[in-house]
Amino acid sequence: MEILGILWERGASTVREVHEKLAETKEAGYTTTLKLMQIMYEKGLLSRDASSKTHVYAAAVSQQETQQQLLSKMIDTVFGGSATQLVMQALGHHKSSDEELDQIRKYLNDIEKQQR
Amino acid sequence: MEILGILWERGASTVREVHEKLAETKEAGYTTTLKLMQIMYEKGLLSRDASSKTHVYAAAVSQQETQQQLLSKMIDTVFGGSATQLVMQALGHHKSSDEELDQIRKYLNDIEKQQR
DNA sequence: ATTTGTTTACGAAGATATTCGTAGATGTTC
DNA sequence: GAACATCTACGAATATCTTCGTAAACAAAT
Repeated sequence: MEILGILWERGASTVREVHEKLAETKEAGYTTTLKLMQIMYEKGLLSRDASSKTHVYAAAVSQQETQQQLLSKMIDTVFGGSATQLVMQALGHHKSSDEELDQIRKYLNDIEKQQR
Repeated sequence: MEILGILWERGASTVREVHEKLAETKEAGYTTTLKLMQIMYEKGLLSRDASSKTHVYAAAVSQQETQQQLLSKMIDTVFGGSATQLVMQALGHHKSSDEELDQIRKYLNDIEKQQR
């Protein structure tokens, strides 16, 4: 997930670039990162351009869809299927700024409108 | 997680009871459920009363705390640290009733008040 | 008390995840 | 082009997960 996050943020990148970024928070050898990205490529999570010697990798799954999938799974397994429960839990324990709260309010209104 | 969910809902239960419940959605042998619960016990996720032959297990971690931990991890790894992002994503793709939306609005107001 | 059924304990087989060393290929520099 | 650095590919070691089969312990029923 962290690798995907880096690629979503940076766009297409080399193993070296991803590894450097990763090394800021994680402790891992270069070949470990390489192997991981190769496996992710085999699994279809990443795409790569191997035209030059140094391969360039990119995320092959969209951020939205991936977040959605993991979220759905978590709602089902951890929150007994209630998205509302998850939302309130998230709001309760991770402080958001007033701006963010407003942003969410706006979003709520949009949803309600759309549902009609 | 499903086992924990069942124990949170039912309260202390035997392996047999958990297994029956689990079997409604999952395909698994009885000893598989047993082993899993034993491992979870070893890891401190469950407690058990072994005074009678048929052991009685209970969740040893609270629902709140567990949900919180998993949520925090997901916010960090999947949503780049933004709880707001997760909330909006959850609201967008998992339809909630108007009542639930209102409930969330109320909750938002409470939070804002509390922050002052 | 012997049979029958339920439960736990043990261990093992296979699958997957995690990490990295080494070798060979490919560039780069002097 | 020889020496050096970088990158990929391969494979292997270890750990962890996942699933059960089997045996022993125990209880209930005949």
